[in-house]
Amino acid sequence: MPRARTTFHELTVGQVAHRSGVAISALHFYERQGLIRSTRTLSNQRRYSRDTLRRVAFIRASQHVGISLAAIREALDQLPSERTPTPDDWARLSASWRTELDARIAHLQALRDDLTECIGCGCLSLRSCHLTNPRDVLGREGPGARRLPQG
Amino acid sequence: MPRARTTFHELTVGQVAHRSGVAISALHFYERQGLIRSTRTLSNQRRYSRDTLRRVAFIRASQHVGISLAAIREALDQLPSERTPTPDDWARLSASWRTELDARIAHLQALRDDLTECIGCGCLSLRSCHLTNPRDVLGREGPGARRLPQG
DNA sequence: CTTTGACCTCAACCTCTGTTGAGGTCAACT
DNA sequence: AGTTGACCTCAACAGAGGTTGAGGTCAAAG
Repeated sequence: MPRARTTFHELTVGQVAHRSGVAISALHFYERQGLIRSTRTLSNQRRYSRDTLRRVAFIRASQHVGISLAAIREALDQLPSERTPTPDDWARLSASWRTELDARIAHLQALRDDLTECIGCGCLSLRSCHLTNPRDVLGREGPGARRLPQG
Repeated sequence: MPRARTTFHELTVGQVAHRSGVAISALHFYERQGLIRSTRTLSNQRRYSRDTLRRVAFIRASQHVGISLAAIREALDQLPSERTPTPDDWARLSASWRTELDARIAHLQALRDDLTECIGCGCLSLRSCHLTNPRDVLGREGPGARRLPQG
């Protein structure tokens, strides 16, 4: 059984897939989309630096709350590309994400409360109700394919 | 300019589209998917009962927090089909939805807190971290197209 | 009676987030 | 030398959630 050789700081695509729980095809896809990067060996195999695990975890966590890959890429683009991100870099990133998450939480809470109040009381078909026009955001959705809330 | 005639309790597809802020094509689509229903006039035009506005509002609100149409349809299937849903019917529905929303809110809050703690401290690449394996739900995502959290 | 606008159907297309498969390379082990 | 397993590329397909367009019907207004 051939073993992939990696230096201490490099991971093969299989290793990243295994440790992150993400399929290899998804990692290839993320790379095509510019969310992660790799170097290549002489025989053209991908090698990832260890902070890729962190990026992938960040991607999955963000996706999990309904943020698009495009938005995630924009966030990740704030990380320095010339050097390995420091804990500080990540902290800044997570701080900006926190704002986003706070907004989403607030939105969900408002929705939950509206739902309980509004649906029960019968106002759901009226334009004044938050549910029929919540935060000016529902119902504005223009043409184009349906999108999940991007913040 | 021809005006669509409707009885007091019936709405044309254009009226529903206008009042709900949803495109006509989307209403057709929802109907194909079994989320709303219509009767037909003699000339084959759709007519919607007024509670359709409520259904559509419910659909959009639910979608907006990332719930799939399939899950929404299941929820709506709990409403009586033989009669117009009463406020009580809606209240029951919203109560069950509230549980779902509570869970999502809790999840988001956990994620937000993990993100702030975890990314900053550098544990993000470790398997013990909630973010890399949050609530046993991230990283388990099997094969198949990526899905948003369906609760 | 023609025009206009709202409606109908059906098929094709779109984006997003990937997966699957065919065909090929490379290094290690037997 | 042959086999094995991990890796590579590229193209095609999947499923969710719709939109767009072609071609046609119907009823009211001019």
